[in-house]
Amino acid sequence: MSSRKTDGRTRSSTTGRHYHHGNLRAALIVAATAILKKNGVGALTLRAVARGAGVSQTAPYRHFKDKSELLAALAGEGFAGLTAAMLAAADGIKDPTARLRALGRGYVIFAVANPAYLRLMFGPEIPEKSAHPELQTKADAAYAVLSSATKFQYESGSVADPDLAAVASWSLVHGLANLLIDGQIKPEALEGMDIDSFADRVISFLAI
Amino acid sequence: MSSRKTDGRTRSSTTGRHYHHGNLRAALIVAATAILKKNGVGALTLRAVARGAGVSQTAPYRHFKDKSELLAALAGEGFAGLTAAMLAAADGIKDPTARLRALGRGYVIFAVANPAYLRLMFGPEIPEKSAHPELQTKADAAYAVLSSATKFQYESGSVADPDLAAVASWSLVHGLANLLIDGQIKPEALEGMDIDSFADRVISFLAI
DNA sequence: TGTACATCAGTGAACGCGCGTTCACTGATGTAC
DNA sequence: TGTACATCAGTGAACGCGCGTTCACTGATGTAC
Repeated sequence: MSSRKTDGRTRSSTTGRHYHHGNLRAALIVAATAILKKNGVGALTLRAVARGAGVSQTAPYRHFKDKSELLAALAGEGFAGLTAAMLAAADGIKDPTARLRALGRGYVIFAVANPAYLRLMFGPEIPEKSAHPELQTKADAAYAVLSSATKFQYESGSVADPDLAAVASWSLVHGLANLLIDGQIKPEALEGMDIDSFADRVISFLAI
Repeated sequence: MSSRKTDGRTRSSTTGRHYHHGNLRAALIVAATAILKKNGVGALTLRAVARGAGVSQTAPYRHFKDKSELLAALAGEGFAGLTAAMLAAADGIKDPTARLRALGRGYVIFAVANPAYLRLMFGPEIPEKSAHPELQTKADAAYAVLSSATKFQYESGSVADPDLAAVASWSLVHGLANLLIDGQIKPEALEGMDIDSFADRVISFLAI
């Protein structure tokens, strides 16, 4: 709890401080994540986040200009998590097409585990990603995971148009993910499979 | 404007009456659609709908039990529109695979023309479709358009598992539609194509 | 080391707002006799 | 045909609520001398 003056100067403006709370910014993100998971994006109010962090409702304004800035930070976390989930699912898989399929599986798994995150990341709550450079960067990074995989396919000769392949793959897994989290795919369609296996079947059916 | 007593008895409880307004229920749906198109699902409040129909804010309660019932009716209109758009795009196309692709094109075209509708139809505003039987019926009807097309493919021997084909096709067009309306697909990716052509390219790339 | 001062993360009260919904009502329309 | 009555779609005021945000403030922490 002592002053950490030594590294204070080298930290970016987005990292926490240690005056009163310790690191309220991070605590607010944690609280917001909990609300998002538990009650969905509709319950995500600045006041509820402050409450969740055990702090007055005006405290968040020390760390976020307004609500949209907090939402953007949160969505950024979401894209980072999506990227991580894809990479984890494809870990060690070298064959280009098998890798792309594994990334897709990771995409669906993340979505099903974090439905409210997906809605926030892609929904209308954040009308313009470009207004939040860090968010845009993280979103681009997630897409780059997919598009670099189709580029591998292209280089190995298994695909003619890597950009088109990336958009098509993304559409497929994004659609499957959304239909699952919106409850559109009837449970019996899964025929007892877990999400992982079901996603694999759907992806394998269409993927080249 | 005179009393239309003659057909009054044969109309279902969901059709309008003719006492004061003429047909306020229909007018409310129209007003709600306008708000949805113009300002999105977040602006869709019961009071705004009443305002749009030029009626007091309590008048809608004569026609809808509560807000969720109006949303369900509206989403039902959306699914009917989606069904119509798919059928229109595939009109006259007999070859099973060509037909499925055309249906998919229709799906994407509807979504891009009615983004807020799609969000309402699939979003969290209506947590349980099954709580609104008419809505469920219309949603099922839209899906049946796709699944009957893959059944045709199956019968013509071009596909081995029609149910899986339906889910996969749905995922593909649903994902593409959502990415487009959420602004995730960069304009330059379209390479000057209109939505119709672009959707066709993406669908053709993956569809069997 | 001690003291005066500056900084700034948090507080608590208050603002104006729009929401969904309830309530008692009004008055036009429909109907029985 | 005329009249008394029943029905019911719409009104207008009001409710309690939670929201994002502003404001003047407090008090802990950091810093210059």
